Amino acid sequence: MPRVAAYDRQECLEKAMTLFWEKGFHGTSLKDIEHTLNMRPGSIYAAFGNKESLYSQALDLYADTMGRDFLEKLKGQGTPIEGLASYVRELGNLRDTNPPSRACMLVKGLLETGDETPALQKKIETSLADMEIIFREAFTEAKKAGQIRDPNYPSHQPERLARKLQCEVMGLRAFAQRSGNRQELKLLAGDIAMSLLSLQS
Amino acid sequence: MPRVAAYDRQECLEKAMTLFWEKGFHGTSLKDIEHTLNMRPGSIYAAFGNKESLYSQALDLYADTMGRDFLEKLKGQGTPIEGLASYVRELGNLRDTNPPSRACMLVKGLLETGDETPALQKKIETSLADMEIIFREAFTEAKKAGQIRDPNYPSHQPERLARKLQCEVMGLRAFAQRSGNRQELKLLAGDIAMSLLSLQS
DNA sequence: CTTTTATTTGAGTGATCGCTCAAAAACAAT
DNA sequence: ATTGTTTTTGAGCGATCACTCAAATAAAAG
Repeated sequence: MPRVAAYDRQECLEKAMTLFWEKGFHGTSLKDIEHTLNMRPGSIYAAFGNKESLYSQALDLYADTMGRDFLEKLKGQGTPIEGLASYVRELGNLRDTNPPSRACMLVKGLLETGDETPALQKKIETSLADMEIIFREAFTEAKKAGQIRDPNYPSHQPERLARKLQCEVMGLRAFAQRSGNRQELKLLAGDIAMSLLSLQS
Repeated sequence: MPRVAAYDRQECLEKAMTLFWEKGFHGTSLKDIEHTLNMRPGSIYAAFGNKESLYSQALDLYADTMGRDFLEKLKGQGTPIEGLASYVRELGNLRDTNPPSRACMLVKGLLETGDETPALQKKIETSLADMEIIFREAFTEAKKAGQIRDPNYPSHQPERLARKLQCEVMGLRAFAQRSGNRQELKLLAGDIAMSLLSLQS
């Protein structure tokens, strides 16, 4: 009986994610969204609710995509530590491709959302916490496999290593947002990756 | 003859800096500015130009203040490396005070400004580059004083150490923006500080 | 084809955006 | 006091903001 929707929901969310990732929440207007999704305001609101709700769904898509990509990369490597190092080293190539933004969308959101949008804040913090947990599990696995030297050294606890890694990844990707030359970024990523590898040597 | 201005320019800039630092460029409205500076739009525009110009001046004030505070802290310590480590460790206390934002205003600006405001982008990038140079000079000084082990190890070049430190500081302060507990942040800052100190042992 | 149900449209809402400018007010010099 | 210069005021500008809703449109079911 009913008319069927003309848009592809997932496709729209991907476009919205790209847009928000690049321009941020405040920096994206509904006009931008209308143009990018090729939808009129009524359809957008019927499909995704308001701007904040669409942004929230775009955040979910981003976190899921990033998490999945990361886990896939981890599996493709030898030891967990090597996987983490490989992941970090790959971040050094950010300037060679053209992502919507070299910085992490979650971090951009974390730094631009305030108390006026507590739901967004909570979602972002939860996603970042989830990512930290994934990092921690990789370190825990490495520890169980005896691949971390001085495993009783306090700084070598999986939780602390995970926190430091997330901090470095956040910093690396923020650094990558600068327009400095490619080689410097690669060296930086390499140095961070090496400090990871030195954990298991 | 002329009427004298009722406001204190420096005081206004400090208030504007605080406001922009907390809420970001896009997140701050002129109504916010009028209220914070207790000035009417005409006075604001006569004194500081438009919103972007005021933000730019607030950025300058931020960068100058941060740079001066940092150099002061450096001088108050023993070796340059110890100074850097002390600076980093102090960032672990960010949750104990109440700054406008725990994240760096320059990084917030870097992540939220786009090609529509190239002047802001350039200013932010320049300020970050200046900060990196200050870090590099500290490492160079440490190296000259023979306080860096394996000084010929490629990763131990002052430029690369400075880049890594800036990356870690950016990450640490972004991490600090999260609402996690105080102790975790202190541990993280401590771990980063320790990796600095391990350069000279 | 007609009916039913859902989707799409886009003109238009009030609110807020950054910003202007003529008039009023305030100080210093005469 | 009067004059001359500058600052402050705030009503209000056009543009844009996020958003709504009645009408038009389209597809499935009968």
